Amino acid sequence: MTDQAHIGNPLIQQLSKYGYLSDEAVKEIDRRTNYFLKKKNEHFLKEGQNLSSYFVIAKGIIRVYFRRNEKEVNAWFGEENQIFGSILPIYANKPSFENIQFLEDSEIYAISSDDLNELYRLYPELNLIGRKIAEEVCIILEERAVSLHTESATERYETLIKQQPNLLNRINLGHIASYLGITQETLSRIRKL
Amino acid sequence: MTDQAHIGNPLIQQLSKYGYLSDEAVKEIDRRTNYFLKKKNEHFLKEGQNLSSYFVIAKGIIRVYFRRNEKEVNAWFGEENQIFGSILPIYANKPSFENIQFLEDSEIYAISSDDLNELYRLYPELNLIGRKIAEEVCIILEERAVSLHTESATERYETLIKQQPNLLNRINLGHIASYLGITQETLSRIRKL
DNA sequence: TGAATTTTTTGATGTAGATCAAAATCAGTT
DNA sequence: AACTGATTTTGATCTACATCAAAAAATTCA
Repeated sequence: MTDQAHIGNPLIQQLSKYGYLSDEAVKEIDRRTNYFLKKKNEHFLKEGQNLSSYFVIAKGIIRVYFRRNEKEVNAWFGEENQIFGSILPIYANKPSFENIQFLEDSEIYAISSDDLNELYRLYPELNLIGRKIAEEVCIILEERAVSLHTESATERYETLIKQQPNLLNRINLGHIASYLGITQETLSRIRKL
Repeated sequence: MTDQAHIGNPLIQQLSKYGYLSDEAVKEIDRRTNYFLKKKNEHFLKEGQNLSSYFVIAKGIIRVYFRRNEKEVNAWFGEENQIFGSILPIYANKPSFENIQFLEDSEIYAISSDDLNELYRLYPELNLIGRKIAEEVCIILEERAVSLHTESATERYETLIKQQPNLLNRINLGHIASYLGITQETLSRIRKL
């Protein structure tokens, strides 16, 4: 880790949820972990870059959005103690169409794809963890697709607040409406019911 | 493989696209591969089961659907020479909410989750392949979510025929409309434009 | 504290796609 | 070829949500 002041690397904590990490692997991951302090509204990633990382938010909240017909569309929100990354750069080594922006002053711990791939080579045991993470992402994305495929706006709203109930306290309704694929006005009306 | 007549296991062909398979691993996978001949309209998997497999269609076509408000909704279609599976049973060991049905007389090669997990244990190298497959599934699911999130019915139709152009020759429009999240009537009107 | 800015709500109207009903076309079987 | 059932199209009407405009409420900050 670049800054020795940060004991207890949260990235390692998250990774070890998925499978066994040897002491050496832990040491190597820690050595390659970068710590960032970001202000509200700063970006971690902008579209077109394929600077890619897995990262964990120690404190703060992010939105991931992309541009479609001159508008920003929110793809998802990330809170503390989950592992994240932008799929296309990490999994396909292609530039991201997504942007990642902090919505509060935030602290994150990240490891770059290049370092990660090096670690997969050095510690093949990590492939199991990498597999489990990707499998979990599949489950989340499938749920999201089903929600968008079959639910009404009202149902999608209910699904969201069931999954991430504290989001409403941290993010404005415009951002949430965009995630749901509806306008701010419609969301306001849904909430009045 | 249960039936020695089937030389050149297509499951192994597909798996080896993602990474290196040792000779022993190949032999063990082959030994655990099951071959099925299925008639049109038969099911491979019904909701509630967690009989789970990765499988490859050697010949034929499938639809994967689930029930929502008394109706069947098509989640996706599978054609020859891709590797498939139902996410929830394989990745979370939970019963499927999906059904898998053959839309033509079909031949498939499958390996069960239990055998697969055993093989992950015996040949850890397989975790890399498993990781790559799950990562590819993530990319496909993310694309699908973006399409459902931001595209009009017409755009979703165009996206589908770009991705699976021969689907139109093999599957009726009712099934395609259901995949797109619109009614058959609306699809008919879109196609007249 | 109050002016400026951002966020949320309310109202009037427009539209993509749904629903219901029925006709037309196609495919399979004898 | 003709009967049967499935698939696709067409038409009339309805509805969920969008758009545009503006007011109201909340938040930020000098």
